[in-house]
Amino acid sequence: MELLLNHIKKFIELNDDQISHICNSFYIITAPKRKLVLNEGEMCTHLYFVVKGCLRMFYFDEKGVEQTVQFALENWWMTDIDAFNKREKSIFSIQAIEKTTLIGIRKIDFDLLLTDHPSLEKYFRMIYERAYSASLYRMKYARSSKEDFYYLFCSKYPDFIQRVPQKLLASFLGFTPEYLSELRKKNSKVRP
Amino acid sequence: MELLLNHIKKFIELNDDQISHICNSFYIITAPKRKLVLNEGEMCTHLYFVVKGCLRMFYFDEKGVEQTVQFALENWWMTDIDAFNKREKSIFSIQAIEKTTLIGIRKIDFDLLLTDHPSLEKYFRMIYERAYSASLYRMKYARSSKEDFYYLFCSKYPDFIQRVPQKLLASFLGFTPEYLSELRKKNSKVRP
DNA sequence: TTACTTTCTTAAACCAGCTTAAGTTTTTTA
DNA sequence: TAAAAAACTTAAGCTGGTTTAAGAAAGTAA
Repeated sequence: MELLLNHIKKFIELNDDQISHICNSFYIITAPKRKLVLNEGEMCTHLYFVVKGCLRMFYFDEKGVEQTVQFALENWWMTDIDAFNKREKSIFSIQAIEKTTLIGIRKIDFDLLLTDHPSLEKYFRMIYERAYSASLYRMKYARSSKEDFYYLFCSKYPDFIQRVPQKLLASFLGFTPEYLSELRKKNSKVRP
Repeated sequence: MELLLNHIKKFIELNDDQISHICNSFYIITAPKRKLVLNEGEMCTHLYFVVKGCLRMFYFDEKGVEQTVQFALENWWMTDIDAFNKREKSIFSIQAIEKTTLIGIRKIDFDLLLTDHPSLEKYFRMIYERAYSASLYRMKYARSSKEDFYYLFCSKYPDFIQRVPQKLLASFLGFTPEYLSELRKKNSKVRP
């Protein structure tokens, strides 16, 4: 819970009343590796904050192949927002890809929290700005050749590519595992 | 200005004080067709709201080809948020693709407005949630075959495809104008 | 109306990235 | 620690979408 509070404090100030309300609204969840935190087609009742570990959001395409849309590492929020807000069935699944510690909040409690403490709106406004901006940025770089996108991603997030299975990395970058394998081979010849 | 106020009122309530502060912070801009509202590489000092007309956001890829990232029709906001927030040079350009009426606000005034009227944070939190969600949604559909993406887009936004030049539509959907032409030809044989 | 510019179309040649299929290595489970 | 399952590699053949190039149509301006 400490980590969530610290993260919020990076953006806005919190008084004791707010801190206690936050602590009472969120609860801690531990998800083992591979655990599905949200299932495509189900109601999306929770918003999650990653304390430790890593989540991925994905869906099954028309051929039944899993397509990874985004990852959430420590200090990132994740949910199918549209489903969460509109109380609809989710179009994405969310899965822990490592043993992950989450802090979750139910939609009802989230709405209450924001109503009682409107100053938190600013925090979430900034969080969504950041998420939106990251998704535009990614859209931009995903349009270059897949090879370029891979090299850019490697140089930008070297730690991350160590941490996540190649299969998922390939699915996130938008290509097949076979092609990723080929790129790695090519690259290892250049810098052995 | 009326239209902006109405749009905000769809999400939150406004008192007279807020209304007058808003009216004093924003100003009206008219951009003729093709006018560049923001130039890649320049400081991005403004946030824009489209009252009438249409904007597009784009950049030049490594080959010098324009890539359209998104459009903003009536009642949508547009800016290079990252550049706007961090007071950095923009990585996107913004152009009016029709004669467009905008309402603009400078970064300084925007910050002041939100500080003086924190209840507006909620409005912008929701705006960015929506923008983020739309961009995820689009990412999902952009991964199917380009042909499918085109048909999906046509059936979802039939008015919009009438309104925007095919060249820009192709660039937005992520393929060449030549290929779009081919798809149209193919489609016109099916339903003449 | 004419000239100029931009957009759209057509078609053939080409290639980045996919598919398939089989083998190898690593991880998980019992 | 052995067997099963999952992840990764390799390579050949294939295809959706690009490139190139040239002409037709539609806008824009004078």
